[in-house]
Amino acid sequence: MVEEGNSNVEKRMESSGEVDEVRKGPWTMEEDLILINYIANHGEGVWNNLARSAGLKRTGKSCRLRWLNYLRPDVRRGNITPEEQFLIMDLHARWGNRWSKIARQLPGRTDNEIKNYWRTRIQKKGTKSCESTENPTQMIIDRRQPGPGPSPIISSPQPGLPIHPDLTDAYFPPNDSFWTVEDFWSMQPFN
DNA sequence: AACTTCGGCAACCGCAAGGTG
DNA sequence: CCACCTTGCGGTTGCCGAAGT
Repeated sequence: MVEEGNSNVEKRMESSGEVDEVRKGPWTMEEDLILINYIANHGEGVWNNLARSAGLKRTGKSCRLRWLNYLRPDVRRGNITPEEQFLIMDLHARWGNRWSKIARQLPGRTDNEIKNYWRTRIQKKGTKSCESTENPTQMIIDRRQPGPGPSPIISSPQPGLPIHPDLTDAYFPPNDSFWTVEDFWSMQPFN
């Protein structure tokens, strides 16, 4: 994970003797930069070659996943809107766990994010709500009504994206303010 | 303050499908 | 047709911060 101070990751890598082998685990900021720069200059290609050519000690698979789920400029993270949530539930009811198919209907969303969202939010709340209500969707929406506490001020990481301040779990995690992919693209490191 | 438990998410793993020689 | 390689997908794991005790 990028948010992790890279020193910890590197220590882990060193202690496990992975320095000169294929690296696993959280991506460092340096690796992200290398990958972004390389793709910006050469485009996406055969991922194994890309990983080698870019000098990344990662598998092509890992590079692909990192790019698709996190680094792509059009990827949207967090702040799932009620509209998107309804869509996810609707499509899941229709298609089941076809996450990539569902993700294609939600521009900027990745299959991984939708899968995680479903499992951590909808599935759990749906299970809970089954004990008390016939309508899990309504249950979830009801839970999103503003509570008594103060409403934190949030801002969209990308201009133009809808913000729903009343969504209790739509807040950007604190570490998003550490550094973000948006920062990368605003820096345009490959220029 | 210290410890434990829980929730969210990034990343890995294994498998299947598709492409190529 | 077969073997090999790459990509894509879905399931699962492990880490970390937050919340609870």
